[in-house]
Order: sequence, then structure tokens, then C-alpha cells
Amino acid sequence: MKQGEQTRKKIVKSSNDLFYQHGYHHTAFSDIVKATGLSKGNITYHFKSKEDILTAVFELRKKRIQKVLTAWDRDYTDATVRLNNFINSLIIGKKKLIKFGCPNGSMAYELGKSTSATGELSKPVFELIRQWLTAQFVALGFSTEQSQNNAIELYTRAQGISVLAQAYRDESFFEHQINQLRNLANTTPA
Amino acid sequence: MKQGEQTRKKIVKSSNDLFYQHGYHHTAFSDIVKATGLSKGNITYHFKSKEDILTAVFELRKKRIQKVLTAWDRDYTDATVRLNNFINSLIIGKKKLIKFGCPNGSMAYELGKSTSATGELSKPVFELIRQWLTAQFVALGFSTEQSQNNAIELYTRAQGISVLAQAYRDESFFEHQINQLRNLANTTPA
DNA sequence: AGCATTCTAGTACGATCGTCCTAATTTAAC
DNA sequence: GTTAAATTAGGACGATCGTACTAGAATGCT
Repeated sequence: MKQGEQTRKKIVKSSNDLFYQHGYHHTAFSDIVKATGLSKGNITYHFKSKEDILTAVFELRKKRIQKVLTAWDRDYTDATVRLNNFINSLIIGKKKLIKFGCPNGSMAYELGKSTSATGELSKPVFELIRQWLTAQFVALGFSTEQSQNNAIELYTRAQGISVLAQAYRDESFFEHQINQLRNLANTTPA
Repeated sequence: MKQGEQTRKKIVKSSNDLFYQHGYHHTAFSDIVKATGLSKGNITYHFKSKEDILTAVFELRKKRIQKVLTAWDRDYTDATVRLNNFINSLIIGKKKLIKFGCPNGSMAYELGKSTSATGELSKPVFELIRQWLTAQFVALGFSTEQSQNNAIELYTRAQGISVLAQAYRDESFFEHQINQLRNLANTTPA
């Protein structure tokens, strides 16, 4: 790997964390400088604007999520197990989810209020997960329409729980509510 | 009403809109100046800091919500009707909800990432609604625990739908999903 | 009326924002 | 080893941020 490639990745990785934990607008260039240990000029060399970093961050997120989902598809044949894996991952990441909310949901809310085109960036990430969830319900034997409904309900509830849990900063609330979602994951068509 | 009182209210009202539509951090003093038509000095006379405006905004929100909820309590004896009124209000406000998300949810996400104490401001507003919802299910005859669960499910789903709908900017999606919540509102204890 | 208080306007300030630009250094190619 | 390209460092820039401050206008009280 070329030298610059490493630097680029470091910038994107650090920025991803910062954007998630402090928000995009609230993250300054100087924060990225501090987090990466790189110089300001070095960063602007690789990304000519902050918005360019943002789009790279979303590319990273998509890649990461895609990787996890395809790994589950590969490792588990039972769709119920896969769905429960999804739910498990929320439980595992609860500390961060409570502190900062859903990375994609919170970012979508922030960027959606922006006038620029950045508001569209979250959509593909949502779609990635929504379609995967839908596919799992289809695999369970639900109709296309019912699968989509189930997927949406599961996903929106997870999103809503994240919002509330972050506002309340309540771990047990989060865990209890997320576990409720297993009822959805463990159903089969009538 | 004293002259300054009017000015104060104007500042808070305009700021409430701006904070909702553009976010707190993304709203500059100059934006409030523009929106109100007041001078900068006038605003800092009534509020010595931007954060002071923010707390006043939350007071306004609490008062407004309280007003609506007590009006429903007064005008409708049937809790099912009240709950449907709550859902109706989401449908009525769908245009804004899709464009900017839930005012409280989106603000909570933004402020929750802040290091300051502003992160706590959303909680009372959430509590106001959550407790009202719970009271409605209690009125329907559900147990305390079941009422709380129902209220939370209804509320988190509404929050999650707002997140997704704003990301997708899809009105029919929003309306359809919100209407699904009526199933919850129209249930009675087994 | 006169005076004190309340309110409004507008400028000034230091700090920080994101970006631009140049110079130095490292790396790669031949 | 020389040259060109890629990479890094850091200061300069204009713009804008939130707040402080002073001066003046409007209002209320006796």
C-alpha cells in the first residue's frame, strides 16, 4: 500500500469517529488534525474539502456494513439466526449507541437539515440494511410485502429506541427494548 | 404585556424554528437577527448567550406540548380517541416531519453529542409525551407495566419512522407507517 | 416636565472556522 | 545519483462565529 493511501484511510477512519461522536458540523478541521496527528496541510492534500471527507466516510460505512452483512449471509443459513445476529450487534454496541445514538440515524438527522446535497448521503446506508432485513424475512417465507413491512418495523423501532435511549442515557431501557425486537425476528409466516 | 416581553417571545419563537430547521449549532446569531428583524444588541440584551435562548426554546416547547395534551384530555373522554388524536397530529405535521424530522428527536440527537449540559434539555419533553401516552393506556385498562410498554413502543416507532422518513423524504412511507401505529392505539387489554 | 429605567442599535473584539498557498521533505523511477 | 512526483508541514487568508460594549431612543414613574 502506498504511503498516501495509509494517510487517507487514517483521515477517514478518524473523521468517521469524530463525525459520529460530535456531529459533522461540530467537528472542526483542527479536531481531525488532533485526532490523526497529521498536519493540516497533509489533510487538505488528500481531501480538498471537509465535504469530501464526509463522502469518504460514508463510503467507509457502506463498505463496513456490507462486509458484516455478507459475512452473516455466508456463516448462517437460518434467517432467524441472522436476524438475531443483527439484534445482537445492537446489544453489543449499546454503550456507544446510548452515548451517541445510531451513527447513521443521527448523521441523517443532522445532514438532512443541511441545504447541500449531503442530505442524500445517508440514504444508501439505510437502504443497505433495509434490503438485507427484507431479504431475511423473505427467506423466512414471508411475502414480499409482508417482508418489507417487517423489515421496516424492525428497523424503525431500532432507530426510535436509539433516539430515546440516547436522550435518557439508559442502558437497561435500551437493552430491554431491543430484546423486544426478537419477537419480530422469531416469527414465521402464518 | 411589556415591550421587552414581546421581543423576548419573538426571539424564542424564531429561534425555535431555526433550531428545528437548521439545527442548534448550525444556527448563527446572525440568522436569528435576520429572522426576527431585531438588532444583534437587542437579542443579547434579552439573552446573554445562545445557550440561554436554547433553554428558553425548550421551555416554549414544553409549554406548547403541555397545552395540546391537556386540551385533548379535556375535550375527549375516550383514551382511544386521544391516542388517535396524537397519531393524527403526526399525519397533520408530516410535511415538516419529513423535511426536518421530529423536533425533539433531532434536537436530542444533536445536543446529546455536545459535551455541555444542553444534552439534558430534551429529556423533560420526551417525558411529557411518554407519560401522557402511558396514562392513556392506563385509562384503557392496561396494567401499569403494559401501559408503559405500549407507550414506549408507540413513541419509539414514531421516532424511528421520523428518522427514516426524513432520510428517504417519502411522504407516503411516513403516512403509511404512522397509520400502522393505530393498531396499537386501538387495542384493549386481553 | 424631568429623571430613571428599560429597551434597542450597531460596532468592536478575539477566537475559530475551512481553505489556499508555498516550501520542505520523502519516495519512486531511471 | 539525479530528477520528477508524491507527500507532508505549517503559516496566511478572508469569513464568520458568539459575546462585550457603548451610545442613543423609547418608555414609565412621580
